[in-house]
Amino acid sequence: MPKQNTVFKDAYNRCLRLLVVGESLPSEPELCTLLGVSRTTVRSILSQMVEASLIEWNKRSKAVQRSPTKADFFPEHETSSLSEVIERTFMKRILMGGAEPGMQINELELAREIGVGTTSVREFLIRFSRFGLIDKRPNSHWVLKGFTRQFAEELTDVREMFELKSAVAFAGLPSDDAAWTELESLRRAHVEVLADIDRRYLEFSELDDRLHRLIQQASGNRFIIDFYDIIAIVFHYHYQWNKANARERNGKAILEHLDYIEALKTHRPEAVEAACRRHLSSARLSLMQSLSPTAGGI
Amino acid sequence: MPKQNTVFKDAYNRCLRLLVVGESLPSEPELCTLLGVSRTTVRSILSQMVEASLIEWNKRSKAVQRSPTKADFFPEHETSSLSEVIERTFMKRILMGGAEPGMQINELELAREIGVGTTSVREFLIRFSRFGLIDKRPNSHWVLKGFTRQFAEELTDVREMFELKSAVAFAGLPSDDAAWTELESLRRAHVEVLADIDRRYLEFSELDDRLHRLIQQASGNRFIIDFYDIIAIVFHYHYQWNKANARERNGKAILEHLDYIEALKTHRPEAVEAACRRHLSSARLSLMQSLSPTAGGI
DNA sequence: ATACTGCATATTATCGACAAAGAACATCAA
DNA sequence: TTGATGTTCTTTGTCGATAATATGCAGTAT
Repeated sequence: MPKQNTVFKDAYNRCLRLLVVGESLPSEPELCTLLGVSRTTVRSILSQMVEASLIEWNKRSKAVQRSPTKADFFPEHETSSLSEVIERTFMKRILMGGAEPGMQINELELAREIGVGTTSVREFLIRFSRFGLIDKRPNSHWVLKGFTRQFAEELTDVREMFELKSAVAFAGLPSDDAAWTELESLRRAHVEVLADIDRRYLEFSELDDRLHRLIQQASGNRFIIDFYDIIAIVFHYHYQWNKANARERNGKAILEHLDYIEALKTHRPEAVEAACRRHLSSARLSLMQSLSPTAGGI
Repeated sequence: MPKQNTVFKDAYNRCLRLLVVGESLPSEPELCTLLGVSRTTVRSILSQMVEASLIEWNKRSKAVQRSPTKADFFPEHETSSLSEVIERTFMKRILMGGAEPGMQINELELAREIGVGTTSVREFLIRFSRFGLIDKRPNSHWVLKGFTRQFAEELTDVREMFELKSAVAFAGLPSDDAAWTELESLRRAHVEVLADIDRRYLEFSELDDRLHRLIQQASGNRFIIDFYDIIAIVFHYHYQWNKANARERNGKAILEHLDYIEALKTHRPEAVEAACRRHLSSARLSLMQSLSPTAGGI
């Protein structure tokens, strides 16, 4: 099958949530912006909804006939794009399965294992190679460098360099910059989660991602901003499968974030730098501790 | 044609230079390491050389019959891999041709223009995207961000951060590290070129690449080392088509390099930092001046 | 025993093909 | 006249196929 229609299915599911019995759906172009897809896809969705007797569609009128039931939704796993599937499978293998440094990676084998064509796997590996975890031997296999302590150190070294620069730049933003309001709403979100930390500690990952991205943004430097993708993916998958002490770790980190945010608000470079250093070295320590003490792989 | 046999042709050409009439070529495995290809390719080469009456081949004996003539070589342009061809064509387009920021890039069109399949172009664009000059809109085109002053500034900002760190690390290398001997031989090469600068100023690019790579290496950080690829490709293509004041610029840069090298040899961080800063800000200035003063494109 | 050759097999790089998704243009309704 | 719809065309994402290249194994010469 030349192309999975995951864009269609995902948009269809999201469109189901817009249905309100008695009302009519908006115009096609409006649905396009709402769902973030092209008109072609919107029209496929509408046709499908007619088939399912969810709406009656006649030119401009798209009258909703009934509320969607659970059965109307496409199963979740059919809505993620091929590259997402490949990424998940691959990360699982190299972060969990015994993936020793030096191991060879075989495009064909990987493709067969995941059940996709080689092209998709190849493209994924090329994209993934910028994360510094694999190396290509042209005309031959890929070599896994492994998620080692060494890797974590190199990663966090650069991270600290970049984030210090970004944080200082952030502190220097004019007071009317939109980033400040975003920072304030993030601060509130932190406080909310902290108030119910025992039950909501898992929400920290998302806060972490949002805060750090917001800060990198202030650097105005695409290389710094892009580098954060590496941090994000590593932390995302690593902590997804490594939840030891998560409650404690996240609670501590939220407090550090709040300090960090306060420091930013002072606009004082020295204060920002100090708070930034504190948080980052604490993050580094957690990461290091979660890696097996001496061995290479995770 | 599923695969260009450029590996074969390139290795064949290089193998031609190993022929000495009267002698025998080494064993197959030895040729493999010598040429950097697999035994299969080596054996294809040997067969071809038999066809061309260049050698007589019988098991272990590969007696050279005659010296190769110009006509024995494959034309140079058939020896570069597809991705090299695509890279050159593409860089030419975006660094020379009127490539305004915001322009759309079309895989199919690019593929037709270069005369290759879409897959190769796609893979190239994915690999190239890490250089921060293009952005992908999934399910749609790529967007050219353009080789603008803004880009050059972001690039050199990170470069300076990284190289300062690397240079200081270099200064701290133990005296018996192999890097010091490499540095000394590089120094001599600089002096040699400088002595005949009027005729050899074009050799500076290679010296520049070698020196900076050697220094980044000392950081021991894959992200820093990999980042230099971006610098290298940008400088390589940019100055290849922009030779204004090259003699003067390169002469000056060689002197700065010599200072820089001396500073490294002192092992004193402050001296290194000062020389590094001097050279990098001078390099930044040259790059900026070679870009059109205000406009976006090159 | 070691290292090379001969042969068979596996993997990569590249292409063309095709459904899904996007984009362009003509037509039509308010 | 503006904006939505109907229609058509183009491009992307993915696959399978195939030559080029690499790799593994068995036999053979030193």
